Formats: sequence, structure tokens, C-alpha cells
Amino acid sequence: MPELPEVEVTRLSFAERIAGARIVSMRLGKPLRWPLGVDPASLAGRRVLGVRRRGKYLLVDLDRGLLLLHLGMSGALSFGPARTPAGKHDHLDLETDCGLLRLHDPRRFGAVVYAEDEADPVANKLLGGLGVEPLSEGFELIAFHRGLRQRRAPIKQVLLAGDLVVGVGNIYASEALFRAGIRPTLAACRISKPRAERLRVAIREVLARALAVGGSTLRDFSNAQGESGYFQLEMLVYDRAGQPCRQCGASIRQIRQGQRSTFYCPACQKP
DNA sequence: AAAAGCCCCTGGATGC
DNA sequence: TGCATCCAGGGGCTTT
Repeated sequence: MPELPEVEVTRLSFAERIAGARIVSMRLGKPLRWPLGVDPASLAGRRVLGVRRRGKYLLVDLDRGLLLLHLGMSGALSFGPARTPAGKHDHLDLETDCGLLRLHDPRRFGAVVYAEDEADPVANKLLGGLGVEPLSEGFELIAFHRGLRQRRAPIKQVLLAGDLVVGVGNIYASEALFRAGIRPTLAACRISKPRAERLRVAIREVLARALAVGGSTLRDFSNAQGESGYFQLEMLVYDRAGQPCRQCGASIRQIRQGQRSTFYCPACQKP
């Protein structure tokens, strides 16, 4: 479910409302990807300062320590008045005096991890190897092209790896490569500087557009206010195997790369 | 160092 | 209706 736009949309939908809230209690459901790393009861009484995002992680800053949240493949957050008891897939309930922050995650690839600070070994292990933020000033051509040049793997998989640039997942990798006219199977090191610039711009535009329309809701994504996204209506290649390219009419192809589906137009995207 | 595979887990869609 | 198989928006870890 959640790539950078969905995570950011989620953050924007509750960050201001939860800022300043006092934690009343914390309840965990079934195990997520990693243990919390602290006694949940010890967080009672702490104050939430704000919510930041790094890649696909949300960082909930407390007056002491922080919580790292990851939505994995099927996670979604909600924040508001607690109106229903925790369901079988609600694996985090953070009760505050401003509302209940709840993580719903059927597949449990998500995570809730406590760290004293970002230098904490636990936090560093998760955040330390992350690449540049694609929507930041720091995402510039020279370093991006230099990074691509030292990778022989297919460009799609380099984008997904997240150590060069973060936040680009399976949907937006296919979408950005289509907009850049680049075949997903092309070795990253063979992308010329002008094409790298096209790709850089395409990544920014696709992510910014998805963010602006609330992300993509394929199955069940919704932000912390329960609102769904609409980028799926604008997808040009993802999940469109066999359908005509919206640009040239050729049949969209689907292939497997690293056990993930990739979609592209054989005519518009050059090897 | 980089790349390729393997898992973690549940549920929905599809096929027989 | 029941059951088996495949697929899904991620990414850390282990092995080449």
C-alpha cells in the first residue's frame, strides 16, 4: 500500500492534530515486524511533539524518545475519537488525550519501534542507509547520476532499493520510468546524464502529483482521517497489462523483477 | 560492495 | 460450496 505519497498524506492528515497530545496508554496487538523495544506502559504521560517522515517511515517525536512507524505493505493509520474496540488487525492503539492513534495492518509487515533518539542503534539501523528525499532540494542530478553509474542492476530495482533515493515503491517506480521514457530493465549504469535528469524530474512530478491527490487507493488505503486517494485514476502503466498505452496505443507489458511486477510500454520506453 | 533470493503474513481473486 | 494456487503498495537479512 504505502509509498512516499501515501505515507506523507497519512502524516499530513494527523500530525497537527496529535501535536501536543499526552499519551494515556499504549496497547499492542499481534507481533509486528520488530518488537517495540520498550515497555509500552512506560510511555504513559509522555507528550507528542510532532510527526516527521523519513522515506516511508513516520517519526513520532515525544518529549523523550520517539516512535518509528512503518506501514509495511498493508498498514494504515487512523487518528480520532475511539469509537470502536480494537479489531483483529489493529496492532497498535496509542491512546492520547486528543484521540486514538491506531495502526491497522492485516499482513503485519509494518513496525512500531521505540528509540531514545535517531542516533539510537535501533533507529540508525532502519534509517541510516536511506537515500535522499526525492522531493527535497538535495535530490539533484550530479549525485543521482553518479549513484546510477555505479549500479549494474536494472534501474527499476535500483529505485526500489531506496539507498539512492527513498520513497519510490512498486507503483511509482513503474510510473516514473514510463514518464521518463526509460525501460525498467535497463542497467542503471547505462543511463545517460540527460536521461537521468528526465528520470529525476519524472520521479519528483509523479510523487508530487500523487501526494496532491491523496495518494493511491488500490485496495484499502486511507489517510488517518479515513479519506482515500485518487492517483490510481491517473496511472499510465501500473496494473494495466494488456491494455493500450495511453500515449501510443501499444499493449502494456508486465514482467517480474525481483519477485515484483513491473509494467511498461514497449514502444514509449527505450532500452 | 553489489546483486539476487528468501522470508515475514493475511486476504482476495481465480481456477478446478 | 470447497479447496488449492497465485498475487498484493515493503524491505531486512543471508547468501553469492
